[in-house]
Amino acid sequence: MGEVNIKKLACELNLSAATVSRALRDSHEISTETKIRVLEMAKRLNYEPNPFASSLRRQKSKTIAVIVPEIANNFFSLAINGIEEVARERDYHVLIYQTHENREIETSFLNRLLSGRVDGILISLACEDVDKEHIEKISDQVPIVFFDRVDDDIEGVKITTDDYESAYNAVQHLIENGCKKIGYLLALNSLSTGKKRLKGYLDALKDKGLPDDKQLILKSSANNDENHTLIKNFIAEHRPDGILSSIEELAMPCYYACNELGLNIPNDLKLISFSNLAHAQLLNPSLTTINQPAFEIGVEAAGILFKIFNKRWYEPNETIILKSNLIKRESTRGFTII
Amino acid sequence: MGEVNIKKLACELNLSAATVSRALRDSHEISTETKIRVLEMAKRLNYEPNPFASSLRRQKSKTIAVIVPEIANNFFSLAINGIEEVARERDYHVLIYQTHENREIETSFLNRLLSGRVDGILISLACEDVDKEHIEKISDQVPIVFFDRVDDDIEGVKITTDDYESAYNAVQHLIENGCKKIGYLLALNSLSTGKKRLKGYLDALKDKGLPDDKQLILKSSANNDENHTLIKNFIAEHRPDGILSSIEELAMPCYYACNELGLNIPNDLKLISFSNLAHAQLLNPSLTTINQPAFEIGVEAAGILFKIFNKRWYEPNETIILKSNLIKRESTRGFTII
DNA sequence: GTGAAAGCGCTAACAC
DNA sequence: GTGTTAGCGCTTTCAC
Repeated sequence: MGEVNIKKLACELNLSAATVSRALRDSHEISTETKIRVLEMAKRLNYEPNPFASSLRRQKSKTIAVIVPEIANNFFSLAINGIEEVARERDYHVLIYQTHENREIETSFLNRLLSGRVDGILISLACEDVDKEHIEKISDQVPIVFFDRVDDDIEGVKITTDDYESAYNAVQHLIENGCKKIGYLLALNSLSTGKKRLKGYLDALKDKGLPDDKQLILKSSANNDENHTLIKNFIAEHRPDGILSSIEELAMPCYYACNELGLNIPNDLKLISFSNLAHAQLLNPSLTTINQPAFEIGVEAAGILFKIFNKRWYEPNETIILKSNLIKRESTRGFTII
Repeated sequence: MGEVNIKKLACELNLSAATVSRALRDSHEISTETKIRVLEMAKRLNYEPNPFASSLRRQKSKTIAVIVPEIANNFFSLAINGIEEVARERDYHVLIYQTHENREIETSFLNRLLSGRVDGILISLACEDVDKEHIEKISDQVPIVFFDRVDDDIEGVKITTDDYESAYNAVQHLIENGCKKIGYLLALNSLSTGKKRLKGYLDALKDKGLPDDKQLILKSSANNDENHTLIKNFIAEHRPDGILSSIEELAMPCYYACNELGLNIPNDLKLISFSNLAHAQLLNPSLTTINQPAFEIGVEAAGILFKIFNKRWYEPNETIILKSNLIKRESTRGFTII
């Protein structure tokens, strides 16, 4: 309901709407003098251009969409932070959608975004099996950049972290600190992200000569309460001396489970997790983490989307890999001789 | 770039665009038969209405804006989660903006939103002094609901928590557990939210007969690194035996500071903080928190905004207060006789 | 129950 | 350097 529109502005200045429009967009055709007059009047009347009229006419929205599984998540909220900052620099708007890991919701969002509402989409996929065809059809119509939760079977630009290496190094770290029976808390296994983490775990075991016992891989549930019980039973039954958790949400229940089972971290069980917890340092014991550069991923993903907008991106199927950080803390401390 | 528009749809069906439009919006003027035909064809052609044309014509956007200081924050990300869920139910879109506590950025966002881009705004204010006049002028033009970080001097609908009572009870809890010299880590003090927390602290001290030493109130900096030093020096110099932190961001440095100073929490210093940390339980020691119902605040705030849209809200200056939860943990445990 | 026509506010092609 | 005009895709009178 901006009261004042370009016509009124033009009228007030004894100019045509076209001239005002051009002046506002700093067109080279307009004299500096006129530009100044227009800008001043615009400011004086609190003129705000109607974005819908503009978008309708120009077929672009100055808006991008971010689709993530959850907003209230240390990783995603940081990534969104990065995205928002980049968008703000360019005067772009950011629409947020969360899928709650539900593929139907995700698909419905994507479909709605085919309307031209956004100039591009940044997406971190839900866990359920993805409809490759459908997503590729969408990415033909609107630029998409995938980040973190990606699927290599889908064509597209992707920003990930070094999931394989991170998991591999994590297991190696556990082994170096004395672990012989290392469990894996499995998540995201329908996505490349999860598959690579799992493969890193398995390969590290193999390379270090440890058996890869399928029993030691716990497939998590979508329900977090359930996971607590699952994990507790898993630890009680198999008594791993080390655990790599593929997501933060599965590491926390380990603390509770160990408490309940009377097990000591790290003495009875060493724990390491992919995590962006800001204060892993303050946990009891402090948690060894694989810290993903979440903010940077957001910045990078958004940056590439803008490059695509500006036709400065020529690699429609490139994957950019940022390095995660293994931060060693108490939860994986090796046995010390007393 | 939706390839197919209402005209093509109409053409395909041998109908006029007007009829199709009406059918799609389920107008009572249209026969059921026609509606079904239209809907089917729309689905078959993957028709997605152009939101800008519609918004331009109808003067509404089906979009709301959320303005917060930071996205990557346990409280705000949960609140946004709540907002997003409500918006999704109503097929509304959510634009996200973060101010980084900067008033100029906040003002600039608000001004840009005067364009009609959004039907309403949910805002949690930045800390710096607010321009009452300006914000009220904006809220005359577009509905605004304030949440959590509010300023009572500004007219408007507000959703907050019981900040005064929460702080009061927190201090009482500290006193009951033996504290005699209670410090306060001050933040948000330019906002009602912060003022009420401070007043709760002061009143509790007074009511319990403890002196209110101005020295024991530490005004935090905007810079978090600085806060670490500030807090460490504060604790070293004044040696409080209890601390109430008005925001989570100031409580964490207390842990680090105490470690560095060789002080034990809770024996040397009891700590309690406003916080929405999911795993306060797992900190070392576990942190006693005042837990705000962040998700519910988001739901409530969004709900009221939609009521305003539907003219079902008649209290332009009402404040709704949700209750926070004091969760007692190790960091405030009383002295026990050994 | 359906169609014709105008117009939301802006921009771009074309005039001059 | 500026004005005229048409039209983006949709919705809504107003006709019939």
